[in-house]
Amino acid sequence: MDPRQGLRLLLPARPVDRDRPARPGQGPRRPRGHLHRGRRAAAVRPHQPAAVRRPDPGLAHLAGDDAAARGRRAHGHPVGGRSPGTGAAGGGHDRGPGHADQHRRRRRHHLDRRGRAMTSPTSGVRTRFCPSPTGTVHVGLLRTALFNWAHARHTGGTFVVRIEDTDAARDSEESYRHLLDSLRWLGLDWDEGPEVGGPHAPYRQSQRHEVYRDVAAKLLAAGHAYESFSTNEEVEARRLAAGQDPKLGYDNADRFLTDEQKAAFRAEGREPVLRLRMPDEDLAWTDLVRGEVRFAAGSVPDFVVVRANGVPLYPFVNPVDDALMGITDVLRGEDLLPSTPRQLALYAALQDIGVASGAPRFGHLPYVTGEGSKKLSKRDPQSNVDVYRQRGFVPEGFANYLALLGWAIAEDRDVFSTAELAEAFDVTRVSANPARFDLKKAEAINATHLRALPVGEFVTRVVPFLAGAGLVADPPTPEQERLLRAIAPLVQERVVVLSDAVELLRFLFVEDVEIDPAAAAKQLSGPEAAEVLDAAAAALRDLGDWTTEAVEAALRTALVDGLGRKPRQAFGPVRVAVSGRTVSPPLYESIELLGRERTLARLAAARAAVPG
RNA sequence: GCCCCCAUCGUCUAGCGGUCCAGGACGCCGCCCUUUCAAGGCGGUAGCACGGGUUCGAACCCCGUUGGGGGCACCA
Repeated sequence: MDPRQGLRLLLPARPVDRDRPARPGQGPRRPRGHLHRGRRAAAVRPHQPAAVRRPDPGLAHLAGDDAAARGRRAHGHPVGGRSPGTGAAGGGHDRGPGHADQHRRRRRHHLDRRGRAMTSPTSGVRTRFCPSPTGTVHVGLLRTALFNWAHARHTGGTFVVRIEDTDAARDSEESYRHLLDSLRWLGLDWDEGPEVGGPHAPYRQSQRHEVYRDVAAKLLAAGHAYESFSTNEEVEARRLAAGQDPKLGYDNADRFLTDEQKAAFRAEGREPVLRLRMPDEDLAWTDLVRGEVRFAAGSVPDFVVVRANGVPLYPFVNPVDDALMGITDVLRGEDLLPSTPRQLALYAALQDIGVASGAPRFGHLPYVTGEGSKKLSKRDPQSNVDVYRQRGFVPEGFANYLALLGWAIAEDRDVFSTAELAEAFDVTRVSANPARFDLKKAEAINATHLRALPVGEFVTRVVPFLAGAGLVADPPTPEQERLLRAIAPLVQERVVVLSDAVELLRFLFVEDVEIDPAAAAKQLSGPEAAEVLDAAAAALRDLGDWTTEAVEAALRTALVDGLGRKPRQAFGPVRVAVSGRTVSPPLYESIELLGRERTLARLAAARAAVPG
């Protein structure tokens, strides 16, 4: 029952894919989206088994619980029949209003009952995240991973990670590790994939080279693929000769070459590429996030599946692996949407030769854009997940914000945990609009999560940042630990990212503070300041009870009552003297924790620095 | 050029024919609290791109326009 086992044959290979995450950019355009949404909601319910899956041996998807819905949806689905080509031609006419209502409420139909061969626990849903380990991890990529993970978790399905490392020139072991590390940091775990294994191993395409050749051979033998000898120049010349735009691409001219013709080409020394024969019907599918999407018959030319040198290409390898791994739901970046008709055609062919049991459902996620309407390119520093991590975004907060890029948990709420995301996530409710990455909002969400952390946890997370700045040991000494526990609650609500704590706490972990020039100019410039510092020092020098309360009382008495200063004028100089900055944790507490010795020393140092 | 996607406050969104003179959040602006900064509380600013339909009724359905974006490789 596992057709895939049979496929492991030879095949050079190296291609592969990577579903690009949604990237940046774009804007608005024509009306109509709304209906799609309604339609989509009615037609596509996430957890349903993939539409139509026919014979399916090993792939456990399908089986759903709602046969009726399935049949209904089948129309809109690709690869319904066995006719090799065909997407769901003609689909579209289904779903009446009634169905809509009926399917509208979100419930989760876990299609359990399947069980067999699958590893997936409670439902047949199998999602995958298949990045290429090149360079940095893009926020859009991580968002794609998050949604795939959430969809799998929400439906009780299986989340698969597959590494598409077939580009030796760009891939690196370092990025591979970094990628996995980033996923784990975000809090995503996978059921099958690298370092975890699984029934469909290996999960790194660089180790799956042999798998593709057999599939290509079968496709050729079954007539779904054919040898094509045309060069690009020849194709262009033919199009021009026919008065057509050369940009239309390949003209399917080699579809019916005779053996003699092929032999003649070979005699010339030409080696053919393998092209997939596209069906003559429209290719359409009901996108999980966009509703029906349709490409007219003939608008997509036969595409190359295997190069002349035997190397299979991404558009071929990616779907093949998805089929072999039983992927039922493909959530990927919007940029891959135009290639979906080709995948649908390929799936139909794969199904015909027994490699696939039906096409998966597709959900094309909107782009994540940067400032302006420009796309958030991998080159844009803002797209690099590492910078957020390094600044001290906490995974809970970052995941929360990422989820907000195209999805909403409720009308009046936007702060939630990753677990709550999994609990409530519904792909069909993902917006089709591109979403701009708003740093301010990301920070606000992060700050909220930071404040919600238990104090001890906050300390644990902030230590690496303080240690990195050389302020505390890692782990902290008992005394440092004591200070941190005491001051943490006060800084926790004053930071947006963990690294903010460094400057806020520096004064507490150094012997002498370096006074910020600007702060000094503002608070330590005149005779009033000198007067305040002297009075403060006098009041604290012999203070009996060195507690926050006692410190406050002493300073108020001396400065406010004694000197008649307004609180603002009274405490400003003291704050700068003690912390070196105009912004600091609450003064009295800070002084208590700093201790009498250092406090008095700083007051004296600041006094000496006051000009005049 | 061809194909496809998208279109509600500055930003992310809710909205699935009437309950919307459109709700939330971030941002921004006030006020309160206050030893700074935050946090918190209160209040405010700001939006259905346009034009036709359909309908008793449209932000929601249809068509078009305009405006964004993406894809058109023997790259992934």
